Amino acid sequence: MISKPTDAELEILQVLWENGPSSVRFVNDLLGERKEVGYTTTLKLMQIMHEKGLVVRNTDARSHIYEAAIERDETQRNLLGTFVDNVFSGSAMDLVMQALGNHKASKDELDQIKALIEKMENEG
Amino acid sequence: MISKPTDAELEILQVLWENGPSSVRFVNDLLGERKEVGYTTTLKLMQIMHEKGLVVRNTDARSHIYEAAIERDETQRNLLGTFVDNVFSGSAMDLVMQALGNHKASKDELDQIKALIEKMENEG
DNA sequence: CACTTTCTACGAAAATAATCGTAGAAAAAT
DNA sequence: ATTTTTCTACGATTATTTTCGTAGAAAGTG
Repeated sequence: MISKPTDAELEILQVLWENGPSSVRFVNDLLGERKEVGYTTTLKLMQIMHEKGLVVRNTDARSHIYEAAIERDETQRNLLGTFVDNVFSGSAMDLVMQALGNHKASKDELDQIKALIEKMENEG
Repeated sequence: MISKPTDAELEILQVLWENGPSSVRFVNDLLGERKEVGYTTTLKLMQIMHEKGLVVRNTDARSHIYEAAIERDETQRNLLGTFVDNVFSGSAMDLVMQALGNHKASKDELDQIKALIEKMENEG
């Protein structure tokens, strides 16, 4: 069983998911745009993630290339599950209502949701 | 500014939100139904939460009575915000779609959501 | 009145997460 | 060829969160 990524690990995973296989340098530069992070901090984190099996890496070149080893969707689903449990006492609907009510959604977004709801109604 | 509750603190807050003002004993008993927790562990946590301002307490009786000092809705909203940022790169709609798609919703729940969407469409 | 249980307070330890410094090898630059 | 930059590895430190042990006061019990 693969352990859940921590917050810092998640930031790195986001970069890998969005940019594909990347070097530590590349990841660190991207993170650095939003906040100060030491290079070795990022390196260490990515090494730990490798030990945990959260990423795989290619060590052929001197600069190792890391790649996410877990899927974005599935990870989001897992984290969402425990989040709903912790914060919304397990009620996914409470969360949806809160997220919707909280958010200024565009017409397109609302249409998307309506389409999904209709699909669910027809199936279920 | 009141700090964000940690996971363990959140578990305690859930109890307080759902049951109203409670003693440490009561909270600990409830938590104990789901997992082993030492009494002094819960006590210490609640004392810390008091220092942080997450709860208020009445110390008239020997057994102190604790009460949530932050609102459930607002807390959920705050936590949801950072969660969306961390896990869904800030896209609340991605989260909603994921949560909806993931969950077997009843007709009532779907109706509720549709009503909310229509309300949003009319207002926005 | 002894004896046991139930509290709080407090400090410290254990567990987890995040940050960083240094060393040494490899590559690049001058 | 020497110097500078760029990398990995590794250990140590710091910060945060969680857990627990002990002491002593208060309340309950026989």
